[in-house]
Amino acid sequence: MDVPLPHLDRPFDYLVPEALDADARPGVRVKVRFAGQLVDGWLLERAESSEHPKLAYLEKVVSPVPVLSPEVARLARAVADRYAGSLADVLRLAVPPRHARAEKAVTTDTPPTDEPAPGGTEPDGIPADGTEPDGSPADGTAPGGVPSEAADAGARPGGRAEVDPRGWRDYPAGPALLRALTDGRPARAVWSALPGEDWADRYADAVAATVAGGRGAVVVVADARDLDRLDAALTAVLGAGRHVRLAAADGPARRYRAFLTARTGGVDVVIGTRAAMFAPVRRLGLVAIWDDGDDLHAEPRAPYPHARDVLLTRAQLGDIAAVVGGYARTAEAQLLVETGWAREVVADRAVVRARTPALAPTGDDPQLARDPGAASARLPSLAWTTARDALRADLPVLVQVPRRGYVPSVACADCRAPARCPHCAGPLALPSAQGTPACRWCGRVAAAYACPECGGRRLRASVTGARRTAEELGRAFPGVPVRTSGREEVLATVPGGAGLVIATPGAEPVAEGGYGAVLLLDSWALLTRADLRAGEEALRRWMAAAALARPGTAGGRVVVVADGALAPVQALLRWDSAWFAARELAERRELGFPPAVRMASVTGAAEAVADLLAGARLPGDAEVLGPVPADEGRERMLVRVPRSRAAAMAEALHAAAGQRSARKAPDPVRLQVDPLTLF
DNA sequence: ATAATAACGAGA
DNA sequence: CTCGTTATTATC
Repeated sequence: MDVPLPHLDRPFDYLVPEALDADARPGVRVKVRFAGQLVDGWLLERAESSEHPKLAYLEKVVSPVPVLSPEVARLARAVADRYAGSLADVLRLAVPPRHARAEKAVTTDTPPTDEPAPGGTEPDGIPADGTEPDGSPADGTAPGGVPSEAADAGARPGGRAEVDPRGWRDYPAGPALLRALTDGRPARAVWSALPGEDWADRYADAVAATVAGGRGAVVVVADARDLDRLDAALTAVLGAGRHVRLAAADGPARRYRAFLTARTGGVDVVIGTRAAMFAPVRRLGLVAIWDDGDDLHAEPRAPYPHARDVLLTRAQLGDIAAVVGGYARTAEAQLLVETGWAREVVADRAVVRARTPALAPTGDDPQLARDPGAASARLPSLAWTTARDALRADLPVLVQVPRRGYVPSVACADCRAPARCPHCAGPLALPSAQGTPACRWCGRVAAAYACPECGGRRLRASVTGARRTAEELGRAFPGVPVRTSGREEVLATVPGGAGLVIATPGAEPVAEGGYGAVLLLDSWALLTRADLRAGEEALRRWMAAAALARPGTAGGRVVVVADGALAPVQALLRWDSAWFAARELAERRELGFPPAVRMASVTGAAEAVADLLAGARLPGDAEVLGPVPADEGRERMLVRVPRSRAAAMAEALHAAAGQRSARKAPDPVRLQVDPLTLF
């Protein structure tokens, strides 16, 4: 039933009229009369009999195309359960809105089939309670790691094409991973890409290996630029027409068309942004995600599932291989490694050293900024000389600056301590260039601000946007072409010669032959954010930019304007995000934060939040934290349970939301399991 | 949303 | 004790 009310999150039985019998197959969209009105719904299964005494008739089959495959239906239920949400909400994300014309175009050729996966036990292979895809196998469930070379040798079933591991040879476990994919074994890998790695080519290889074994694949990336890159790499490896791209940004018609092409078995490979995480693929053998730390992978619509978790759930449910890859490793990926659910695929240290650019920190000391040659208040001298040398060698230079407005707060112009509201300690912001600073939390104007650290009375914007940086640098290096890549216009590539490229994180173009220098500016703005993931996020962004530099042996240099003693900076300098992720995860264990525990946030009007929590039969060891003020007068409570109680907590919260909606409680409450931000 | 149903209270 | 009204609850 396509209604968002949590208390109606269960199947309802209807009679099928003779006329609709042929079309009324599992997976089709239907219309039924429900509580007196026509509502949309999904036909989940046909049955001979019903417990319910008086049944109504199905009103209409919207389209005979069974757009919801059994595998995706099962996945959607599991995702709804994990996120304390309703099946209907998940299905809205999983199946794109129908587009009649696209449907006509696609379904004239091939009807959809629901062949069981080879060797699998569709559709009843649901693992018994106890295994969490993203962690702790509760009992002694065998982890699906990457098989070792030895165990793998000669164990391949009959004469399948072997795929050249190409760049995967740089990682000791790489070739075995590809063989496992070809053999249809459910290998699980956490991949740390080398600097300079062409990740799209590696994913294309992994997909090709899977396809060579007769299975399909789903690959999810964060944004359109990454998708274009993967698209090109796959076309080069598989040829045209073997895959489709699925992204909301491509428009409703193309999206639905791609969806149907996959659903009807026209292709076995789907790549896309997070909308593709639910893509129906026949004989699915591999799910993969690139850069799982990117917050674009978190779905902003209820029940707010994360692409990584959806794909891992999918892998778990269907004995499907999974690859979680990135230049930087998230705490969540680290948990997969530490629980043994996945094996890490990393290069040897010697190879890492050979590929890494020369990395150096430089203090963001205002004194350095007065370097007369720099001609810019923001460029420390090491950064300036590094850029100058690269330009002299006719190599491009990348400058990464935080997105404007990313941290719209202001800081003391003298000591750079973040300016905080004297009343509530909230962050101050400048409404306009000349305006007086005001608190973003309580709205009070701080007219006579004095820095509590140093007594300074002058304020400065904490982050300058890419455009202003471009202007400043253009003056510092006259005669050098300056390009910008950011929100409005994202460049995919830049030519190899001398030139400055100013980019915001995530929009860094790839340079032909690699950058001679990469400057990471304003890093303190990233690191001083009051966010659990600030360090992880800073490292992720730095590594993504630094990975575009040439190796140190070929003259590539990276300067990060930050204190070299800080852990994220250390991790960058050593190119060791596994170390940082392990440290991060250990810290979260200590503090009791995800992913070491499972958390849920309950947001809404204070009474509504209290009402929901009062009605929730939470597991005994659940802790309730808060309240924390949220925006617009609402408040937020956090519920924390050990990972082994995650399912029980989600169930209890969903049930409590159901009780509230059943008695038509007025104020809505938002439930979020493992929300991206906790504060 | 809406209809069936349970709960309640006033007047006979 | 019954009728009319109002809260409650299920909705195939």
